[in-house]
Amino acid sequence: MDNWEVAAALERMAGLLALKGENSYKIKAYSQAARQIIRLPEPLADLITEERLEELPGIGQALSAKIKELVDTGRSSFLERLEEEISPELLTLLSIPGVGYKTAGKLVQQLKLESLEQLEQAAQRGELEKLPGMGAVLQQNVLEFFRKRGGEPEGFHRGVALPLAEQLHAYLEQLPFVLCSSLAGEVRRGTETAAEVIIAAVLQEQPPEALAKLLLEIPGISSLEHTGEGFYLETLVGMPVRVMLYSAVEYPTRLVWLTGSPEHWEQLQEYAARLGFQLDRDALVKMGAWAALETEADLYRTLGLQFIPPELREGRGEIDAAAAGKLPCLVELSQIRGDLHLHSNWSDGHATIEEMRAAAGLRGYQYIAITDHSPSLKIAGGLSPERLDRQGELIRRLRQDDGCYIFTGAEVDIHSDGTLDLPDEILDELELVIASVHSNFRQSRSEMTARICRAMEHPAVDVIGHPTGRLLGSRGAYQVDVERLIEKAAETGTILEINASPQRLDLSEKYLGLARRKGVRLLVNTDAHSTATMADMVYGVTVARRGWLEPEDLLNTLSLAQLQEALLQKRRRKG
DNA sequence: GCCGTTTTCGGCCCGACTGTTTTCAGTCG
Repeated sequence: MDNWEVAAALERMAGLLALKGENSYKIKAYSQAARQIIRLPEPLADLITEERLEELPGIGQALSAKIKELVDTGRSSFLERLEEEISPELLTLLSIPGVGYKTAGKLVQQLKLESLEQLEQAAQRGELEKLPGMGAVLQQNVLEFFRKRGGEPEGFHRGVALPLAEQLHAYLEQLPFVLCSSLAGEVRRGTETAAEVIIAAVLQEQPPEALAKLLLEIPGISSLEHTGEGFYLETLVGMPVRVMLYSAVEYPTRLVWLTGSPEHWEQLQEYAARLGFQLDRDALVKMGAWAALETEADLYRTLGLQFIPPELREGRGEIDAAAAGKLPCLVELSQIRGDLHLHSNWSDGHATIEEMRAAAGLRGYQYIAITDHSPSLKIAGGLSPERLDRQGELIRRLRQDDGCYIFTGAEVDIHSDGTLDLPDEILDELELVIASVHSNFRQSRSEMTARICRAMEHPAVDVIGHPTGRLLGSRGAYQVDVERLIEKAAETGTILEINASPQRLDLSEKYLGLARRKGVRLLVNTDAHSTATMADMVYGVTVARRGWLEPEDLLNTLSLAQLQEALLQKRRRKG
């Protein structure tokens, strides 16, 4: 079982313990262990064989035993017991604004909740505000939460969905009797969240039962159910998986249908019909004759279309573009030459600057920027001007070694009034300044918009970090006029960040078209706090691809010299 | 649950904010 799965299981334990009303420090211990594991640069299995697990801070006897069970067997008797006591769907409570571990625990205990529905009903009956320590605001938050959800299933963000999908897909690929297979559905299209993992496969003369037996042996798969077209799997991390089995003949059309989106499929059917084809899930037919298709690419080619990358299949004009041969040449991960939003252990990162640079080298980067927090973010150990100076000296010294170039920088807080958290003379000396909002999220839309616009006017500000502040599944964006921010960015030459952290994906894809049309420069950054999370770059690139971006649209596809020149120009223009 | 002792129990990154209180607990970065 991989690190991320163990971390997800521990996070689930923390949540369930909270709902049980357990001691908050115990809960924190589980949650901290999970976060510790996510940023671990090596597999837990290695730590276990070398008996180094308990050397990790925050992991003692009890946690190490649970982690060992997870890694060795892919299951956890402790987690299974918890899930019997407390319905896992109640974990959703923790996503309600203003509801933390304590309040969630109190709600479950005092209302004796067994389902989310019961909570919604209790809120509608006005029972919440009568509970001790709770009031009308909380009740309103709960009602609002259910109204927004509209009964839609909560999606899993790509940090969970993609590793799970890739792991299962890789497993299928190496089985001798699996002729071909592919990810499908939302995970393949790269949507921000996905409700389930879908994999399509073709088996060679093998009864599905043989596959079912093997799937059940994979650690992390807790149950399997036969469905009409394949299997439905439940996983330890809670994300459902569908494995769909098709014949080789129907596979190409099935894969396009299964990948979606529904809008893309529908438009493709209409387009095919205009050419005299009938496109169905199991075949492409013209005048009674089946088109011979071996792959998905054959299908698009037969229809006279360029191959449409899954990320573009949203029914947003991709079919017309493909017919005209005008699909964008989408940016690829391999074209990214550096990561310009990284934290080190000088603030709340977990690796040294040297370690971050070494990890960047392994990724083939030419440059990175160390952008630690500014003083007012106390919990993150924000850097005082003096420490920032010392950090700059170290970075300049490190530059004398080989390895990728390190930009000096900072992620400076934008105060409520739009002023910055470091003095001008300090900011002027830094090579890359990211300005971000980390406090007072509840300003009005006009205040927040003015606040960020003012920061953009500052001559030293190069980039606005995670421009809307959202955290997928746990916190919505702050109230802000993003269209106005984009205009202001164009006006001032400020770069907007596409934060690649799977919890953020901020800016989101929906704004990228506008940003591109306005000529705003964009940057994909991971905001990594460890060497391991530098790998999040792939999620940001997917966002860029879904936003139809080409390599030239992203500054961090430039060579070091080009990037330095671009930053210099920007400062001249502003200064 | 972890940790580090003034070693077997008591504290646990800090501080602003806010909603529920009437002096403070919980949330959020």
